Formats: sequence, structure tokens, C-alpha cells
Amino acid sequence: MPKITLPDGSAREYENPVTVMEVAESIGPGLAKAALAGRVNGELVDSSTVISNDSNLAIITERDSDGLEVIRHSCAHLMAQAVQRLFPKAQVTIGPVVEDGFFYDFSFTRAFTPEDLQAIEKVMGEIVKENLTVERSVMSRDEAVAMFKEMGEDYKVQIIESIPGDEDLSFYRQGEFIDLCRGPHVPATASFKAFKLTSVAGAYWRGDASNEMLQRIHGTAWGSKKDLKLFLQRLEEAEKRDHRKLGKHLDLFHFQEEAPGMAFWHPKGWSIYQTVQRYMREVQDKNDYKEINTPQLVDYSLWEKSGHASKFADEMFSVESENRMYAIKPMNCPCHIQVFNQGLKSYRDLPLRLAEFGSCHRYEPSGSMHGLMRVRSFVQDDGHIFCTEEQIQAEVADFMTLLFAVYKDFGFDEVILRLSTRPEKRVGSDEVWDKSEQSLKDALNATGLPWELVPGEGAFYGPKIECSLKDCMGRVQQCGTIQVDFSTPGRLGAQYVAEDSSKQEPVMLHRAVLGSFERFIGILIEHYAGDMPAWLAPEQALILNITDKQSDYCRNFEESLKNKGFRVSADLRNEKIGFKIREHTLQKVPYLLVVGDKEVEKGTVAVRKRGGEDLGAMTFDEFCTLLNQDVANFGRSA
RNA sequence: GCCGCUAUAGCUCAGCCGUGGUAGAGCAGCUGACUUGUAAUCAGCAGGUCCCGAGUUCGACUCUUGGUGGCGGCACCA
Repeated sequence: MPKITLPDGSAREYENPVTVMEVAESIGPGLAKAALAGRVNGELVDSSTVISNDSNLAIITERDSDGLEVIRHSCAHLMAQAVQRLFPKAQVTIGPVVEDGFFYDFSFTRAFTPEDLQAIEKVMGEIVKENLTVERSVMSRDEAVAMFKEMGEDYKVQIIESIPGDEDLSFYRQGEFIDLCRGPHVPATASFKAFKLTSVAGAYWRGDASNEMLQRIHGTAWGSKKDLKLFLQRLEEAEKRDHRKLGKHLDLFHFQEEAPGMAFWHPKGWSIYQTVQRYMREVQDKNDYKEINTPQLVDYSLWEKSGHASKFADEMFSVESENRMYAIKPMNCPCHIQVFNQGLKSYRDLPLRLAEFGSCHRYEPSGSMHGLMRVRSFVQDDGHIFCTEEQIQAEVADFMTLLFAVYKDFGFDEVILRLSTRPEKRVGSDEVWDKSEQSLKDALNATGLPWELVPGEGAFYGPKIECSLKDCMGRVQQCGTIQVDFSTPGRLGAQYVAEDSSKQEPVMLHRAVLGSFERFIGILIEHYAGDMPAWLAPEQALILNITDKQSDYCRNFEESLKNKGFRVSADLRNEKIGFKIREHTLQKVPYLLVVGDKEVEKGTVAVRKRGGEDLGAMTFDEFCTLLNQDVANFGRSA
């Protein structure tokens, strides 16, 4: 006599054990039709699961995020079934859910083509029409291995053989297709309403580059056609914001074959860059950082001492000159230690915060480059804090405060924190790693914010906190970082004189707020869709005359604004005002100042905002006040 | 780096396979006319080593092949 309690608190009693689906049916046919799975006492289960004891139950439909997961996971099976109907020789491997969709990796003799994708999608539709029941079954590990061997599914055999113990495994069958899976899954193949295959690409078996390459087909699936459409619109929107496209359109920067992965900054792009840099310089000054500058070319031996050469030799550019090998610096830390090492340092000098807008070059693998986001030549807003062990936590806390404030100024209100701990390939003893990781954990806990642990992802010299921001498209971008390093200072001979006059090694904190200017500006362009706030805009205002008669007035107005430090220019071409407005609107200038006879007469300009809003006529002082206020607000969201 | 796709005018893109015969459009540019009130005035002109190399062919932007860059993933990311 199970008593089922529903999320709204109501309870129903049943004479005999019931399935999730039966409960849904007893509530109403509409719900039964929509039911995809259930959550019994917190655990996600199939709709066919039998409940025999008193339980809490939530019926999962497409409207739940769990329901969407179930749909996507099941859709991966649906796709695999379709692939094997069309290509019986294709072997299945894994097919998990990812953000917005799913993928499935296949081993096949050739690459799938876009035409194949269309054909697969069509067969998927047919299977949906067949409305095959999805049945769960349980097998022992050995039975499962035997079955997949028989089917010639070598990869599945490998997967099952790597599952430890003799635990029973669950399988899901729909028609002729069966797959190893934890589930849960939709009750039948008619449950799919909206899906689309989006791309095909190579992917290594088990994510290991030394393994063979499989064919990965990506798809997306939604609870309704409307949601699918919204998703596709979101993709289009993201494409419109692509910083590579906007960079060209707004004449900000370019790349060319002779310098792969290295940006050529144009005047307008460089203006944004310089504004960001000026801002960061001011922030650093206020927070007691000392700005320095160090060489681009440093003898290779320094990189050997620091430990970078042994791990990153293949990714460093090197230069030979007069029988000496130099590396073009791939990072700034060893150079900052050289600055620290000059002169005798006392504990009274600590914490010592050195900062550099450090130009770095790394030979990034060709396939990894992506516009400004991943380049071979970049400038970090790098900083190294030399301190004592006791000072770590306060320094990390101060850094986090600084970082949050900076991100807010750029319009990013949400920050995601992660702690990456010791990787396999590393320097330093386990005791030192214990200490470093603990100090970062303490610092994270002190922020009072949630954070996630990522084991094994730390730098080779120490653990790190990674600070990611969320842009307006909801995309997470890793930018800032702070890393504890007990090893490198010692390797490079950094010391200070302690209170008891003994020599001690300082702890070094590596830190960056933006990460790299290149990448951060790429993120800004996409976040604002090119509509840079007045603070960052390369051109803050444009003065447009109606006819030649107002030219002198416009030039004077322009000159006066420039004298106030604003970035403005005048467009006095003999063109219709509508033409000029269109052109500068497309160039995303925040303010357009129109001047005709009326304005000259009254000593004003007609102010039009980028979005088209008419702010009416303003005097010079009024407009200066407006623009000053706008600039002072930085890029903060309202 | 790996798998797949891709490269034509300053930009966005046709043409290319079936059918190999050295290229077209729109925007931008230049010239002229027009002196204009909030997202495109009209007319004319000019603009290309069809990414680079090799091969097949009487003949290659087109087919084959090698390179380079880019794109989508994967792997990597101090």
C-alpha cells in the first residue's frame, strides 16, 4: 500500500506497487502523456520504475531541467540507432548530454558528411514515428561483455571491461537498438518533439590524443519546437556578436597569414586597448602595486632554472644570437623574481606587489587559436606578490575584492570561482602542495561565495583559483587567476631577511585580473555586441552638419570637446543627414550630435543616442555633463 | 598537433561538381551633379597573380597533389 507524496504536498494511496507512469495516469491523461521520468525520493528514475514503499514523487516532464536532460540523453540513443540503421558497420562508443544538447561518438571507416547528417536526422524522425518502447534491463558484466563482443562493438566491450567489480549493469533497448546506460530514459521514441543535428567533427577516443579519432556528431534537443527555435536564434545572435566579425566590421584589428595568432591593432581597436590599460594601471596604482617592465628576450638558462623549459619547450619561441640561445618570454614570473632579487629584501618590504603589462609569446598549437581569444602574442595584466606564508590569505582576499570591483566596472556581475589542485606533472613536495592548497581553500571560504573544486588542474608549480565571468549570453569565460607558488622563488634564489635576521624564501602569488588584454577585449566586444560603453568607445561622439553652412560651428564644437579630453570627430561631408546617421550608427558611435541652422542659432547640438533615442537639444556644457556622467559609470550594468 | 571543411575585388558573396575555354553582383572607393533635418540621393568610372607551389591537359579559378592561413570540433593551455 504505497503512499505517494507529490511535490505540492498532496498524497495518494495505492493498493499495490505502482509505476511512475501509473501514478501520472491516475492524476490525469495530460500528465501521463507528458511524463518522461520520475524523481523518487530525490533519485531520477524511469517512468516504468515500480514504487512499492511510501515515497515522495515528482513527475518529470519536458518543462523540468531534468526532463530536458532525459530527452537529450535519450536523443543521443535515438541518433545512434539511426546511424546504425544507415551504417551498420559504424560502432557506437559514448553519447553524453552536454550544454544545450548531446553528442555521440562513432567509430567508422570514413568521416560523416553534412549529407549523412541530413539522412540520419530523417531516420531519427522515422524511429520517432515508429514509437518504439524504451525498455530497461539488467545484465551482469560478463553477460554484457559477451553480448557486445558478439555484436562486434569493440568500444562498448572496452567501456564495460573498465567498469570495476561485478556490479549489474543497466541497458536500454528500443527496437533493434540496445545500449549500456545508467538512464533514465524517455518511455518511448515518440517523446521527441524537437531535435536537430548540428555538426560533425573528430574527437579522440577517451579524450586522449594518443588514441584513434572517432566521429562525433553533435545534436540539440528541446521539449518543444518553440524552444528549439529560440535556441537556434540564440546561436544566430552569438554569431552576430562574434568578435572576429565585429573586429573587421568596426575596423578594430586584423590577422594575417604572415603572423598567425598575432593581432594587428588598428586605431580604433588600439583606442579600446589603451583605455582598458589605463584603467588597469590606475586600479593597480591604487592597490599598491609597483609597475615594472622586463625584457622580451631572456637567456634560455633562466627558463631551465624556472622549470618552464622542461614542460613547455615545444611551445616557446626561441632565438639564437651570437651562440646564445634566448627564449622570447612566454610568461613574466621569472623576470619578476629577477627584479625582486636586486638588492637585499627585508620582511618589512613584504608584501611586495610587482605588476607588468607583460608581452608574452607562446607557440600555441595551430588548431587551438581562435581570434583574440587564444593567440600566440598577447599581453597579460600580470602581477606577482612576494609575501610571507602568513600574508597569503589576506593578499588573496584583497585580490578577490579588487577583481570583483574590476569585473563590475566592465559590466560583469557574476563571477564563478574554481580551485584547481595539484596536477600529475608538478614540482614541489606534497607537504608544500598541502600547504598551498589549504591556503587557497581558506581564502575561498573567506569570500563567503560558493566555489568548485577541480582536482588535477593546477599549474605545475602550485594550485590556482580561477575566476570566470558570465557574459550577457550566459557564456562562462575564464579570465582572472591567483596562484600560490612555494617553489619557483626558491628555484630562482629569491630570499628576504626575516625578523630574526635569518634568510627566508618568500611565497609568490601569481595573479591576473583580465588574463590577457587580447582575450578580455574579445570578450568585451561580444558582451557588448560591439556597442562599447562611452567609457571604452573609440569614438564617443560624432558631430554631423546638415549643410556646409554649419561647418565652422561643428569644427569649433569638436575642438572644444577634444580639449575636454573626449574622443570625438566631425563628419562634414556633403551627404544627407540620414546617410551619415546610418553610417555612424553602424559604426556603433554612442552619441551623434546633429547641427543645423536651428542649433547654430541657439548655440546647441541635437543629441541622438546610439539606439536612436532623441535626447533633444543641448548646450556644450550640458552635453559635457552628460558624457562625463556616462563615462564615469564605466561599463557597469544598470 | 589530430579529424573534417574551407580560401574568388577593400567587405559580403555568386561562378567551380555534373559540363575545364583566364570571372560577376551588392556594398565600400574614385569622379561629377545635388546643400540635404535623424538608419542608404542620382549618374558615371575604376577595381581581381581566383591563397602559394607542383601535376594532368592543347588549355586550370575549376580536376589531382603538396604547402600555408582560416573555420567547426578534439587534444593542449605556464
